[in-house]
Amino acid sequence: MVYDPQEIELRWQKEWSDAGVFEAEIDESKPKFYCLEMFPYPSGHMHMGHVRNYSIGDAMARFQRLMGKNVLYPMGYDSFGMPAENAAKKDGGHPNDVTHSNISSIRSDQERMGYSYDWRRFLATSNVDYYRWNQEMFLILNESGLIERRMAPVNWCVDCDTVLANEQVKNNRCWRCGLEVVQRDMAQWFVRMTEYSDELLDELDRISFPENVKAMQRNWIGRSHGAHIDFPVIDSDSLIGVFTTRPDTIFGATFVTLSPEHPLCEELCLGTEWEQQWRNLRDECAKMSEFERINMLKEKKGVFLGRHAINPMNGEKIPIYAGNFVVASYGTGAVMAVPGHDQRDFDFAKAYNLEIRQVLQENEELAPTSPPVRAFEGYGPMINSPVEGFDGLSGDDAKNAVINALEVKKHGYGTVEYRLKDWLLSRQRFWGTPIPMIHCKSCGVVPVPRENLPVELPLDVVFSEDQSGNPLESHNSFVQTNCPSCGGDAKRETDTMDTFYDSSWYFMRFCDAKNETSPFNREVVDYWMGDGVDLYIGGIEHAVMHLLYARFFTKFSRDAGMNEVGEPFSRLVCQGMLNAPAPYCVDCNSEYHVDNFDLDCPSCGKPLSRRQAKMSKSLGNTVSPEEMISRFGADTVRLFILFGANPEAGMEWSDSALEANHRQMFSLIDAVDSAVGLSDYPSDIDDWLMSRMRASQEKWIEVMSDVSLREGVMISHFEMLSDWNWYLRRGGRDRVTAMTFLKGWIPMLAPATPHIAEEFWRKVGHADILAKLVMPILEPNPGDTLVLALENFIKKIISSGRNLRTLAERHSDNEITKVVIQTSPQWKKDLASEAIKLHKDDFDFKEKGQSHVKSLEAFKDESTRGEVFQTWNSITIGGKKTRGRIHTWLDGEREIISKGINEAEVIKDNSDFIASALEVESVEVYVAGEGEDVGGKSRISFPLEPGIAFV
RNA sequence: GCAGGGGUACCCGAGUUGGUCAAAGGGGCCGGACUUAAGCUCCGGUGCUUAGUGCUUCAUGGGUUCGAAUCCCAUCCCCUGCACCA
Repeated sequence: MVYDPQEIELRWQKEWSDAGVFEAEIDESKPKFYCLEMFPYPSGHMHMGHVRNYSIGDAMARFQRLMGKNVLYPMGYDSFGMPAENAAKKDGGHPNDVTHSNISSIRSDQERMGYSYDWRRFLATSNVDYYRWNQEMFLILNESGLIERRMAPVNWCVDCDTVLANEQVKNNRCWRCGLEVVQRDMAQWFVRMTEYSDELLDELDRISFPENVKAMQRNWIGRSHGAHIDFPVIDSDSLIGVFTTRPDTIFGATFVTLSPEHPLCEELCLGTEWEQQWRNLRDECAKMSEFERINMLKEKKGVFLGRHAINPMNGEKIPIYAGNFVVASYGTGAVMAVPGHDQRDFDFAKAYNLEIRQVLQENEELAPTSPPVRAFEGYGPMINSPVEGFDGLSGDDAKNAVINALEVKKHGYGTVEYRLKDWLLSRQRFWGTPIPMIHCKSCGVVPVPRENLPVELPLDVVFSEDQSGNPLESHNSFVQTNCPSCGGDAKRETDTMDTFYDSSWYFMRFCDAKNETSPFNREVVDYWMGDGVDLYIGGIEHAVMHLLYARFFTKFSRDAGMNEVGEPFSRLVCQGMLNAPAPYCVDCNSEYHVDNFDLDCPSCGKPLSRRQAKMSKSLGNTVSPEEMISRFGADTVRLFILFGANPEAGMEWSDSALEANHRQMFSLIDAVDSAVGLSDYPSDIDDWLMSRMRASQEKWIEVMSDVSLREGVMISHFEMLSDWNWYLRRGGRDRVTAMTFLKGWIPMLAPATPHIAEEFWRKVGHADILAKLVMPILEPNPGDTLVLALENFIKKIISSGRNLRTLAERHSDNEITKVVIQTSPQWKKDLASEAIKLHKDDFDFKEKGQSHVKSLEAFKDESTRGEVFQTWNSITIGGKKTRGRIHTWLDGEREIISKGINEAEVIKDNSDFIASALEVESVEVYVAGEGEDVGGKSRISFPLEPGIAFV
């Protein structure tokens, strides 16, 4: 067969599409399987990361169809967002145009790969038929009390001219452009996601996410249990509320520290001699760069604010400081400082000469008099408590005792704090979903009534480079409207939504993508989303934000009665990184652009070596999918991607491996070619091939079900091919056997290489499309283990024979022409079957083996007694490093022995093959003792391990 | 610093409920068959040693065990995330 992947692949893609084989509808008679990939932002072309993501998903979708599942496998685009807006600005167009041309380009790339999407469910979040449901969801959120508008200091990126969410700020820099972020106070829209903090955290224990994702989410939610304690300020009505996880150290608090941004700071020191240094500290902290911050971490800095507070537990007067290490946004932005038991407070106290007091005992031996050199941060019994009833308590008892006392005195209470913040939803950008709210002078903020949705983005906006701010603000016909409640003049909200909002429920919309009356129908979503999306595949970069928002959305919509399920994704697979070689300097520990291959390090001048680095534009080590497809075809690229590494592992790009996978395609084609056109010619090896096929299929289904695609491909595209070649080599050439084998094998080729599999399927005479097939699951045959074991026996003889032959050549003066095989004598086999019988009943060979062998018939002959004993031992006990054979024989091997199968006969039946494999003219075989003991090998002969001599 | 994941032969990579493990599979390399030749395909070899034995190997050093790549302890190194979170 001539292999022209370009022709074959396009042809089958058209057939699939014409037949609509991937279109899924609800079918209660089948188990459903919802296979989903994180939908892409349409940025021009598909890159290799996409190829990997979708090749994994498509293989699983196709596999599950073969397994008879009703598979939902949709694709759409997360098409709102800044790149389109920026591109429009640059070229003076509209983001809508840019977006649509990008979508059609990436879609055609995906189609060229042959992914089996149900394209009828296509959606793009920037299309009004999607985002109008964003607005509807927003109204529902609002009605559920989960929307809030409040002033907030926001992270502002001057360059991108936008607000950034906390999680879009990395080390005080914009995640997109890297510019330093500044703070600005604005009225903002929030989604009160923190209402669900506990459920989002607790349910992590029950869902099948990778450990690192769970860890990141736990970390992000950051729940900690502790106490809120109010410290009254002396000569003031103000209270300093602090949050602590260590109320058991309350008596060790020797000062209070506020974050420099804390509103109380100014109040306390205003107009005093302390004011200026506080202002200095605050300003310094506000504009610290990432680099400075990291250095600052080492040095605790602070200023006294000139005032004191009262420790409510012991009435003690303690100074109030502002400190650079207190985080304004966590807890209350104020801490009680316990230098004896917190290292940061300890460092601070050392620097400012404050009292360090130990109120927990570290261990009994340690003399409490010696001045401490560090804080003891562990738990221990309370000591030195100035109030009765606390000394001696430790851990949770101590904490609870303090919390109880605080609650009695009404100076505090036990509480829980979270690191998770409400979701800042609003963006001052054009290319997003307009927030459906109206500002009326008399009625305030009024939601847009449902019947007036959608609030559409105007298409008559012209973008240009020098433009700043949100073009919606200056678009009069958009802004000017009437108040829905009083009818008076009003203005539309011009903020749009964070694009993470769009991707927070798209998986439910996919279930019912064409619904024109609601975001989705409940029954439809309950069917497809039952137990969540069955397999969700995407990048680790969405571990926190997207996945957390999506989990939140599913819970909120569940509570709003829209769906049953509370966790959207039951199994998450995060595909590993794609790496490719890049120039690397060992000394500087840095990677350079591929232009520097074989040059010297640009910074230190030493010769560059190379190493694998994440594929990236900046290193230039990317590989173009289009180029690879045009050279090798989609099937080869898919095979390489799936066989190169398991989905979650990192993967190295290798041109030679890709070429090798392409050659593998030729091997497969050759194999199928050799199978068609055979005639009826049954032989003994037919059974073996059938047994192998059954075993392979069983194993394949097992590993594929577990998304171990690499192992699956190894079976379907490598092992089964080797089996076929072995079959041919062993003289197999039966038409019926070959056809049965192909019928079982070809479907297994489809998940990874669907086009060539279809081609094969048609070639062996099936008129129907393979993609429609539900694969018949083969029942294992009771004789399989024996058949496989017998063939294995031959293989082992050949492999040890080959090894021995090279050794024999050194010892032989003459040309080797013959192999003499002496199989195990009957008495050894008898010992072996005896041991197998005993082993089945858990006989204790160590304890009773010796006395047992002495009772056996074979032991009676004194001349062979020693040999019998030795054989018995190697069967049952084994030597120092090897266990007795009884433990290592496989089921089939035990069967050969206990059924008394004649090894010599088996070898004789295959002697031609053995002779050719061992490159000898003839094979002589007999049971040891029944012929000449050539080379003294009869002693070595053992059940299943005959003595082999070359002469 | 904290958390998660790792370190396996020339390279990638499987194997981690202890024995069937000198360790799957692939790449590369070497050799053979086929072919006029190339390509493609097929077969074999790829730690050292040896008529089937023995030795040294799974980051390093200890330990448990009759027996460890696999279990325990310590150390070193790499990746990823969070980072003064009270």
